[in-house]
Amino acid sequence: MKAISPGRKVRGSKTGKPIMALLDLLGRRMTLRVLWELREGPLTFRALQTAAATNPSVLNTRLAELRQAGLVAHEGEGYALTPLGRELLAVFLPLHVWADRWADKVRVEVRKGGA
Amino acid sequence: MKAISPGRKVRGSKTGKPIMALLDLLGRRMTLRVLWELREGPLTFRALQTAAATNPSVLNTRLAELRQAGLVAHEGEGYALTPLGRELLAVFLPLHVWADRWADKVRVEVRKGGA
DNA sequence: CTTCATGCTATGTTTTCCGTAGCGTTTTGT
DNA sequence: ACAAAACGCTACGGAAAACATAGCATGAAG
Repeated sequence: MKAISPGRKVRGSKTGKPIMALLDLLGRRMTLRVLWELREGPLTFRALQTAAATNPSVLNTRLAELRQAGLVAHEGEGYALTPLGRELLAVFLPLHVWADRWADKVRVEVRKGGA
Repeated sequence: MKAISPGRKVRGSKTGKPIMALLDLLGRRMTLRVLWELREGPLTFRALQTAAATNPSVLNTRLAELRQAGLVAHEGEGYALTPLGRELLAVFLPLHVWADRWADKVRVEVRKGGA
């Protein structure tokens, strides 16, 4: 397993700068989604699989990466965000609201330009 | 080309909820990176390719998606964030700072637990 | 009219992801 | 006690995405 952590070589960047490592991690399928699905509390492996609508192999890969990155941990109640993970997610929470406004905007744009 | 826009079917979610469409879009390789590289101003296709350390085919795919999503536009000076794109990026700007703190934290965690 | 930069396509290889089946273990129910 | 269910997770084959490189068409500049 190629661990993702700051300072290590990263897809698309040899510098290993933290921001690049982070963008690399977050740019993998289901990473953002998993963090998102954990926003309200811990989930079991299988619940997470259902919530994120993915398969065990990808999920397991992502969880391994997220655990190594210190963003997710596996305790008694299942998988949960670490304090660090909660910090990161906090940055994304505004996205929920923004996404709805985006939806309206883009619909409008499409109508203006489209058929 | 499978356009990404809110309300459409999305990888990993049939609901088409805006947030899911957004997470899908952002969870593709180089999407976040491209937005990030455009944070300081417009770049030409080739400059962007260099900055993001990617290849023309992926870059072109991402740019098409980002344009359809109304986040990036192609004008005289090259590719640039739209107002909407700048809004979205604004959400991510704190990541830069956060990533550095993350780097320190994770290094410490690794040292504590590791060899 | 050559040279250069631009935006982009084409092609083949490698990597990643997907979908399903299933294993070993622990909990739950009877 | 024992079957049934849920748990975390692995294996594997096929599909899709990404990577790397080459090259083309256009337009501006020398």
